[in-house]
Amino acid sequence: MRESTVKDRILDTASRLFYDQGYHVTGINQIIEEADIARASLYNHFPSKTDLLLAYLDRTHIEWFVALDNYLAPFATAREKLIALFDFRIGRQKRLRYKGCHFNKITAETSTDEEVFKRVKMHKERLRQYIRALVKEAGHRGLLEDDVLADTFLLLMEGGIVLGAMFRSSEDAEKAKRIAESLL
Amino acid sequence: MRESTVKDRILDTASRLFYDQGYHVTGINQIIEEADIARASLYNHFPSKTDLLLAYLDRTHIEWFVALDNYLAPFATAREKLIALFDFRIGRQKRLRYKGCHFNKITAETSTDEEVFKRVKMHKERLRQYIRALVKEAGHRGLLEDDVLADTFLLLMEGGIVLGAMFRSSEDAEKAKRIAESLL
DNA sequence: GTCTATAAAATGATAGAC
DNA sequence: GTCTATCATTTTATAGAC
Repeated sequence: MRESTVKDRILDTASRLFYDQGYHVTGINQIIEEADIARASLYNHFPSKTDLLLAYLDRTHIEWFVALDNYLAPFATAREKLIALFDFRIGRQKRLRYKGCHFNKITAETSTDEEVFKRVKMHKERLRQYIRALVKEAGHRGLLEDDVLADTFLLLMEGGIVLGAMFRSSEDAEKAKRIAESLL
Repeated sequence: MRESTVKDRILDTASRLFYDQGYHVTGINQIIEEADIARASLYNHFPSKTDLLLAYLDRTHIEWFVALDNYLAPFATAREKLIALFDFRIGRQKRLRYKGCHFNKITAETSTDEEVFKRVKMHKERLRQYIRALVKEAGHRGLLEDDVLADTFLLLMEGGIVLGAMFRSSEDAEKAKRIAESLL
């Protein structure tokens, strides 16, 4: 535990700044200053700023689904879990001050790095499958086919988060939730 | 016409780079080089890089709705226009190589500038009202209330575009269109 | 492994000639 | 209004002492 605290402090600080301010606008200088570590310590643990970015994305992906599993655990049925998934994202949206999805943010900032894209796709594809499994298990009014309904939920959800970032409000995500309920 | 070509070339080049690469990653140096103008000419027309960004957003907003009006003009009914609105965005998405919404991109890169936020909100709010007016005029199956249906369309649309940027595909926007059709 | 000091390049912006 | 030359900072990254 003790010996890894420097590396952790670097990644914690970088993650916070990458998300709050943006990746390109965050300089190595600010990271080492706020993490209170030496310049060369950063490069000892992370060969380049890009490596630090990839580590941030990897950890965010893992933590995201762990947090989701924990959040959904108390709910008994797949139907309840599906609605709770909207609440999960609305809660995060508020806590993170409407800055939106980590993976959307980095996509919007990055044009060429395939390693970044790979991680973004993996994250969203896993969410898509997660929703599909829940819809399949839930059963519903049959208004739409299973996979179409799952896609609808994903579209509504992502739309709600991205509009939330632009309006700095959860209104659209709350609407998305209500619409999802009415389709289930 | 002639005397404004320098200013136009600056804004054209900056717009292209801001969108393709990102705002913060695009330097003044690259803009003046690719626009083939002198450093001080840029600062003569635009007092700062931020002013150039705001000019880019203002022009994009105007051009966006002009292009939309032109695209929808041939369609007779509000119902057709609503579906065509999805096609409009899908067409742009493909032409712009799946880089997503200009206003989402700058939101994801900007954390503090209120002048930027103001323009983003204005753009999306106008789209929201645009859709509402069409839904009101279209009439529909009554599955959802008018404004709820309009919000659903906006959510589906934005979800489709943002997923399109992350997967570099129009699949999700196409799905959004089909779902919208089934709700109309 | 962590540190200080420094390098080489790029950043946004300005001065002053024409 | 456009130009060249230059400014002070800041950028990512490395060298070498401890």
